[in-house]
Amino acid sequence: MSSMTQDHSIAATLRDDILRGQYRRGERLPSERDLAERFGVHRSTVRAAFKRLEQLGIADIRQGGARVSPIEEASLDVVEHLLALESPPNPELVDQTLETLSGFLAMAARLGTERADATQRAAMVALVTEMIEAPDADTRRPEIFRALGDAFVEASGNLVLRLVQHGLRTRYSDYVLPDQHQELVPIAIIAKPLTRLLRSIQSKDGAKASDALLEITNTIRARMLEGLVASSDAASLGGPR
Amino acid sequence: MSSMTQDHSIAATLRDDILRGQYRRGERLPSERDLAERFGVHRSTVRAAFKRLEQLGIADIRQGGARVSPIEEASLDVVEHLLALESPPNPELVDQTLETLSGFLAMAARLGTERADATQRAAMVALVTEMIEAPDADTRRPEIFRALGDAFVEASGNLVLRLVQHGLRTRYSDYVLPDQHQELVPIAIIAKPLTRLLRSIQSKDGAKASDALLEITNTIRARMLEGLVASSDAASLGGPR
DNA sequence: CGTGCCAATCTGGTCCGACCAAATATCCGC
DNA sequence: GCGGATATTTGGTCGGACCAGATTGGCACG
Repeated sequence: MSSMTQDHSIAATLRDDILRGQYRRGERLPSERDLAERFGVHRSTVRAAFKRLEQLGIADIRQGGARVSPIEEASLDVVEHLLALESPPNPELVDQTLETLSGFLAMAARLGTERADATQRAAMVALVTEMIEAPDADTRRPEIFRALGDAFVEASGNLVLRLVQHGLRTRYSDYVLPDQHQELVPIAIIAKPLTRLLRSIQSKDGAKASDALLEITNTIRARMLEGLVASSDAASLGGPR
Repeated sequence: MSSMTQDHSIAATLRDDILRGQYRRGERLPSERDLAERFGVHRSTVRAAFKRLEQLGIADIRQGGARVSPIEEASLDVVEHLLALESPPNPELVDQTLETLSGFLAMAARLGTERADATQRAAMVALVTEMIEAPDADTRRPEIFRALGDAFVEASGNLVLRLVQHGLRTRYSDYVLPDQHQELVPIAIIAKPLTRLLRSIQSKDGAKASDALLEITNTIRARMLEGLVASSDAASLGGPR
């Protein structure tokens, strides 16, 4: 993070300012010359940062001044940065992200289950089996889960789906899953739907696999939200550590 | 399009070259100085274009040379440009896009139906009713459909969902729906699921609304794919016009 | 002939300063 | 108070320059 180029870190600063709501939508950003002076860099460096913001869809640069774009027009990529804005991350946003990811994974499970070839199906089965049976499954669940999602998306053969997944989960484990923010969901709680998922994959029943996975992800989501709200409350009571 | 800044249009050119596969993944792009000379602009202009490519996730810029990134690591935003690469657009990609969009809309329909307040629900009902009853519904279907999608996503209150939708459908009507590429799907074909959708919305049954919408979008998708394949064949037989 | 090392070269990162055209702000006369 | 001409500001582009890290090529050694 510290070896970033200057334009990168300036872009990050401005981006976070904007996402934090420091500038209201439609409001004009300071001029390139102002910012260059403020950051103690040459104007061209600020310009490079501006290009990034524009490509992210959060700034609209035109002669006369750069303006803040409405968040709805931003790239999906901002989700990652929105999550990183606070620590622990904003529970509502985490919930929305996981809700979307859940639906998406359900879709991928359906398509992937239906379209997987023998090798891919065997890999899926192995992953789910591991999650059910491995002794350290609780700890490794996030990792296995991720691999399973990859397997579904890969088997679906849908590039668009793949890009959405990539955009949704980029480093999401860094923000959503870190140990300090909540405990892991014990496998026991999701054992039943996991078993159903396993059978559905084997019997190539996409709809059932989708349902089972949705149940799993929703369980995990509910658990996570609980944990996050708790740690958020703790943070606001005890102050940020 | 013609009033773009130079760095914008250069970025577009390079972007399309990359997406078209002109440079293999991992391959080095020409140096900024080379490209500046080739395009007849100052190096700083090429640099600005490079920043865009990097932010799009299709180029990895570092000292020693810029390299093209694997497409799976790109931003969802590239889908729009991938679709625009050919005219008519690549049928397979259109299908993947619509497949993903269908799944997301089904998700949005479920959440939106469950969470809409009275005003939002009334608006949804009005839109679906219009689609069923309006005399010129065939023509206006895409427009109404789009508004309905907006209504669902809006009512879901899920920002992440909104960003995904925005990323998936940006100008998608320009590439996927234009009259010259295929005929419209007659409303008659989707009348039944439309009616089911209407009732589901009224009875706040998210799951049923989701099912109905999925049936609708899948019907449309199949139709579109047919039309696209046909016009693709025509194009390859008769050559590009 | 292969290989390891070092220097010349190339590449991106940043800076300085300058000019243009479009957008914006300012001011003046009515 | 208001409309329009003018002055200022802002982003877009250019030319040139220097640095540090990456790459490359060649040379010497084994």
